[in-house]
Amino acid sequence: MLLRYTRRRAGGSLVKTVIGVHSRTMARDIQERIKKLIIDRRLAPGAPLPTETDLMALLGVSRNSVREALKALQAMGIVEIRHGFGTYVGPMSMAPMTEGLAFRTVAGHYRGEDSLLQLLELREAVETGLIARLAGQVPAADLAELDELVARMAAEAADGAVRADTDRAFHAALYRGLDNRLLSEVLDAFWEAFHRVRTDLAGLGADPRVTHRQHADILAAVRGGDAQRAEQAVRRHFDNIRQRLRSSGPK
Amino acid sequence: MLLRYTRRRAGGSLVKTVIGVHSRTMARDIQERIKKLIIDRRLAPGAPLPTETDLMALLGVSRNSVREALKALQAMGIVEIRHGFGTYVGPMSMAPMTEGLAFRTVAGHYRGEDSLLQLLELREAVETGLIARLAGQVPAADLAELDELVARMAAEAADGAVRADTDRAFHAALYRGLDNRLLSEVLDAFWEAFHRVRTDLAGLGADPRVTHRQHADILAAVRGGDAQRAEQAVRRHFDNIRQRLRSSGPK
DNA sequence: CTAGCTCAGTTGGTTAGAGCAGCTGACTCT
DNA sequence: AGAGTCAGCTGCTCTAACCAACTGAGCTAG
Repeated sequence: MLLRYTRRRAGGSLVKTVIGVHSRTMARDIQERIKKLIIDRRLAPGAPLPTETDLMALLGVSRNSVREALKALQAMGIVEIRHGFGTYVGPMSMAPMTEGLAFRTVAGHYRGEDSLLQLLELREAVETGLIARLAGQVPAADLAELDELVARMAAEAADGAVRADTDRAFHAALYRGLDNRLLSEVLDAFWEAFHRVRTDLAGLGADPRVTHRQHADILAAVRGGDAQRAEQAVRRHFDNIRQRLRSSGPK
Repeated sequence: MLLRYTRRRAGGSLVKTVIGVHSRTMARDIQERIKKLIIDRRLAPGAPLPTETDLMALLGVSRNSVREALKALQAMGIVEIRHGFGTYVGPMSMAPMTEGLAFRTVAGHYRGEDSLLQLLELREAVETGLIARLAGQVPAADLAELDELVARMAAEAADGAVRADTDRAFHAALYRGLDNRLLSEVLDAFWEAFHRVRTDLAGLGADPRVTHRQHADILAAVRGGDAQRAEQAVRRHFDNIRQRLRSSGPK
């Protein structure tokens, strides 16, 4: 693959040059080969991978190259490395996405973008879009769990602040009804990225009683099968968070 | 952080051991420090980072460790490395997520899971959830672009097959109206992951005329401001893809 | 017999130094 | 001026050695 670009000479004239984009780097190749190995051998998450020494022999490259490839795969959650123990197929969770999103948001924030708000609005767009289909469709078991979580919020609100875990569990339990594990993981990743960045940058601080009441509203609407009311309740919830974000403000 | 687990002794009795989960690895530390460097210096995507040699001196670690950290950051899209030129702040796009999702899906598929279907249903859930809010709200400029894309689909359908790019551009232009760059990127990442895995595993093959007509339906409904019809049109579109998936089948 | 310790062996982590490979910018030649 | 050359950056790969974490089996004391 070739790429064309111009550069300025000393005289001031422009010259076109063709440069290779290559990227045909060893570590990159090795990554692909290890991925292929996982697929070809049908290795499940948790299954052991060859040792670094074995991989050197198997792939015919040096230890450094093997390690660089493994580090990259580790960053993607594809492998898991345990010192003194071995290398294993990773959990393939959405954790790396959370990581990437969080960093992107923090970096953007410090450069003056409203990236945190954008992340919140991503969540709002997706969750309000999904809630309507959930109204009246939530399994009884999940409703019971949601009841318990709302009760816990009430108790925690009385103590001063709703725990982050409780909020997270509520959102997780709510969308579990859509019966798509991948979707649940993605939503949870969004939640965690937002939460991490928010506590890092803006400090927390919503009125816990408002938080409790809004979750109770969402649950009631969903249980009642009223799609429109459910959507409004979710939107109000996000409005509340947004307002808190704006007031604690661009710092 | 400590983790407890059991192991079986030769004699058959069980022993509890406490092992450190550590992960207090050098490369991991360095990753954090480089991230911090990007944030502290407010470096924008494309900005140059210190050379490997500079980083060695700056962080007081060996070259290998610096490189392993950079490889990991590269895998997350946080830095971009160009051989013989330098290291730069990466685009922070959703490309790594696409990569991870695609691999996860392929690996799951070969292990007998219906991961590709799950990915499709993730897209379906999110897109059908969003489309209602779009009905009647798409800017005129986007509508014009969508018209052109549908026309192009018609032309391509006559030639035998709708190009993947065209389909992708349609979905991108459609949700652009939600005015959230992050959301657009996420949806595009889902699209690309699905498309990559699908062509790899199942081969393509939808009836191009059906594809064209369904996109035209979606556009018409959105233009007409009919939220319910728009949602149905999107759902039908995904139903079609799902059917094709099932027929080309679990192989 | 059991609980607990020790230690050799395996596996990943880190460092160092050398040489290879790609790109730039200035210099030189025509 | 335009085109080719090359010194000097930058990242890439390899080798070799040693450090650090964990396992499993054997040993010791009770």
